Amino acid sequence: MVFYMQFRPSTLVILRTIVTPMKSTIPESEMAIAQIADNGSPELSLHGEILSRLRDYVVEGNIPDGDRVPERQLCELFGVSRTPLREALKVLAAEGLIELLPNRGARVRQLGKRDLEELFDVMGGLESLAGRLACETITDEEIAEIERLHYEMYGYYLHRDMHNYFQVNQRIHERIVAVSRNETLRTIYANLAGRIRRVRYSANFARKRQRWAEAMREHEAILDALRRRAGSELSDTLFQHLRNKRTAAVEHLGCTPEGPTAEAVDG
Amino acid sequence: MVFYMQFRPSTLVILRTIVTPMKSTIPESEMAIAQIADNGSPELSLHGEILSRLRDYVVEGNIPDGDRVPERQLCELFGVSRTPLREALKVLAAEGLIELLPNRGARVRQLGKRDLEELFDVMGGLESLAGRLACETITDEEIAEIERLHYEMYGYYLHRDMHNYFQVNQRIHERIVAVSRNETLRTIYANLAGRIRRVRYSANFARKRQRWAEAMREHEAILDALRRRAGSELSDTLFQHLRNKRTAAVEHLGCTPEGPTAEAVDG
DNA sequence: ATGCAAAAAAATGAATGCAAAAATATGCTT
DNA sequence: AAGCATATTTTTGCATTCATTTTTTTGCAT
Repeated sequence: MVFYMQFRPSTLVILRTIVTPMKSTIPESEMAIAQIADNGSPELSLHGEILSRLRDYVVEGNIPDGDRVPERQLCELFGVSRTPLREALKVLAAEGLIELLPNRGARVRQLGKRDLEELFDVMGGLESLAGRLACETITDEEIAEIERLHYEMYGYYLHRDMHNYFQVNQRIHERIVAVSRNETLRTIYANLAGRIRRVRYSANFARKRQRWAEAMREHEAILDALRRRAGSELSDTLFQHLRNKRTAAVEHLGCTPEGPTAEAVDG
Repeated sequence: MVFYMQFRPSTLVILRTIVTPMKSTIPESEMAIAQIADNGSPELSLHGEILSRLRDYVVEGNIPDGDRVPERQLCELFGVSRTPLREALKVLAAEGLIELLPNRGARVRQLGKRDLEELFDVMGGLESLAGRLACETITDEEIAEIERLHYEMYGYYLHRDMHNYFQVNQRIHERIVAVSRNETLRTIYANLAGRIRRVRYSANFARKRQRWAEAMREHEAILDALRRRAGSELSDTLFQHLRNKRTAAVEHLGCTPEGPTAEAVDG
């Protein structure tokens, strides 16, 4: 007996991995699968796929803050049954991206003022740690690379190119975390960064000229401490830098006040 | 209308929560649920229940390091079907307590030398952050409480009472994290603490007399900086303290070398 | 015996099914 | 018509089922 016609998802997984290299003969009825295959990483389990995709989906803001997560719809969108999707929901809840309501599914976690303050502070603590660790082992080449990024960013600052400034700024912070040579730290940092990605971005755009100049000076100090491999000084400087970012972000949030408390109270 | 006799699992959840009113540790991911459910019925989901119990089960070392997690056995042990248990497994994998092997279930994650170093450093970074934040808002009463714990611990040190010393020591560190008034930090800290709980404990028992005295002096310095609310100084001191703990722990691990690399290679 | 291949058994991953709970719609009473 | 209670639909949580993969056992040849 042959079941080739029975296009169960698990069968498709195999097809996918075989087909992926050529990437051209994917059946038209499996669009969802095609999307998955597109994502270059060779994810093995459907659970991992869905987790990754759902996380992106939420982080990118496809579901409004505080809204319920439409389980069934997402199943259709991703072309999977509820089981792997629900597994992903539990993980995202553990990550703090969504909340689970008893017998009421999940909803996108709404970040209030306090949540943001806490997140920025923890990010600050982690970058602070990263800087300290980086000073222990960073090579001249790595410092040179961060210097290059720094001056590239300075160029964008001079040209008032906010978008590219933001991009390079992010890369500098990521590099510092990377050269700390601590994978555990990197994972946790990436997780938190995901949670505040949207806010961070918009907060940056709302930056006042004043704050921008200040941030540049702070980055000078960061680079300086890094060059001298002054661990605790860099630690302090990075934390203060993030503290100031926090202030800017929370101020910006003040314009569009979205507090989770309002919803929590009515229940 | 009353359906008490209909013992479906979901009904049992309620009964169970009534029977076990004092949960030792509310899992961080369930905080929101606990809060929400608090107004009215304190009903936890089966998922949360199993997650919490399975986490404890693994942390307490009921499964040898690197061993496969026996899915079916655990289902019988906890009296649930595979669905909620598997959901818990995914979450624990995300927390880093276990690893998922494609088509081969899960196994308890084995912490090698490098993993421990990284974990201790991140713990150090988080405590360092906690100390810094604590200095911003800590009250005299809170300092007094930590002082009390400190002198209690000192007493155990003088009596060479390792067990109680360890307990109070833990509580001091937890208090510092608590008074940082950052729930996000507290959650992440608790998560990491869980991962290294066993190692940390045994490492502490293996402590050399020399290291013990050193640790006491470090704690003096910590308390001193806290009294003066010297944020960055406390930050440095706490990190160095954890760095020294790391050294002690890794040295101890050297006696019983259990590296995950050995297993990873054979596959 | 020892090593390998095939078959049986067990375990895994994911879909489906089903009862309880929530959300929504409908029908009553005032 | 407004308010409330009941019926219907939808959603949710978990158990069960099923195809696939891995592991173990069995049989066979060397």
